[in-house]
Amino acid sequence: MANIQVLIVEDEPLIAEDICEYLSNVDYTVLDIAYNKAQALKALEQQSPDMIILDINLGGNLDGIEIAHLINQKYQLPFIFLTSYSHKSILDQAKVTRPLGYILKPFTEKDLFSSIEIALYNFSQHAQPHNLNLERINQVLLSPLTEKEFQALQDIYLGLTNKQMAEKHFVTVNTIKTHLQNLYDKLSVGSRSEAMAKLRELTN
Amino acid sequence: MANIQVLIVEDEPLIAEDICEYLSNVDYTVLDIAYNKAQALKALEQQSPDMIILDINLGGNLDGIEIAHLINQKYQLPFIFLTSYSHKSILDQAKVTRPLGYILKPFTEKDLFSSIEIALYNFSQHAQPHNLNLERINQVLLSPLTEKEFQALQDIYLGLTNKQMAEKHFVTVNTIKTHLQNLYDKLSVGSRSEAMAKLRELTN
DNA sequence: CCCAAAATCATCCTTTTGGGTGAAGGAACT
DNA sequence: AGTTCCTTCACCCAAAAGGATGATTTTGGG
Repeated sequence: MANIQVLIVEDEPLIAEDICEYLSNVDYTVLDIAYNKAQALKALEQQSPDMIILDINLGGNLDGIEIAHLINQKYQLPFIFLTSYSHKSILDQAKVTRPLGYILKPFTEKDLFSSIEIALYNFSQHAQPHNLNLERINQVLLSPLTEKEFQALQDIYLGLTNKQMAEKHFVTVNTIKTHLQNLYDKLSVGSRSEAMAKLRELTN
Repeated sequence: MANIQVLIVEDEPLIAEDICEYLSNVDYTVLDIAYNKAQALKALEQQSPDMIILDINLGGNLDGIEIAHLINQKYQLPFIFLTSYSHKSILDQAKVTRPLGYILKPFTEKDLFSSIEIALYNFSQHAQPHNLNLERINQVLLSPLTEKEFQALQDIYLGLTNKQMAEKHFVTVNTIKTHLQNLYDKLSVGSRSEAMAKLRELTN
């Protein structure tokens, strides 16, 4: 299983400890434990987990669901919910984040292990949902996109700001702006939104 | 939940009964119960279940995994495993069938319900492409979009600027901005691009 | 080695967006 | 008649994005 790095987001230290121990027993590495939303965001930003185990209820709010949305928007990492909630209304909010698993407390080590294994496998299989395909797009354009321009296109597709893109790729905002200018030229558009509209036009 | 028709494949009658009762409690319809591989194949052929709950171990073999492969090849229906097996070797065989869930016995009604809900949602998301539909979006939002807000969403989807939107609808840019603010609030986003990313997340 | 393309970054400036607040008119419902 | 929601619009400010130009460095061929 190639030493999977797991981030645990769980506000109850005892349960977090349990999860930690379970994961260690089956050869996963626990990268970090976040006890609240802020810590989770920081860990996501600074560490690079391979997957996240998310408690929905963090200190009384449904912060876990918000974190899940953020993961989808910004990191596209697999995560599974691990929670004591099971009411339909919460489940409905949770499912739209498309978790790869949903484990209810109390749970066993085996519950956790099998859910993670299934989740990781499904994720790896579904790992090419980069609906965006450089070759496909370039076929249609007079002047082909470079790698960085395509990267920029993917990032605006994800809804990132220039600053976020810059941080993600360890370059300055100026560089991103240059790539975007070139991208806009090649797509004959003048803004992010136009670019996305054009993208739909070209690929569908 | 639109009366989902479930096929149960489980060789132990007592457990099958349990599942049956659980499902009825939460308004699913049990189409049929298959007690072995042959019955399962027949049921798949003749009935049209919306999803299948699969025991891996049927009368001593791993027939459940074979059935899963068949479902993928022939029917492309969502299924979840419900089993007492959890050894890695079996899990490895099971995961390659890409189940939408993997529940270990013993399980509770809530375990079953939440797994099915997640499974069906994830499956529905991968099935049909999307069209911009107000009702569909509102189902997912805490606070529903008004007509104008939805209109604004459609316009940014088309790549229009605020000015273009204002001209199109014969109002001032200020009005458009107000609608956009409200839209962003309801979608929990902070920009057009994020709104579109969220839109994909919610609908596609 | 040289060239061209690509990637990096800067500076300056303009336009567009986003965010907050407030307010007026109308429709709908009680 | 009162209340709530939606729509309309204004003003202000801050942040982000867009546009133009030029420069340096890296990279990959020929």
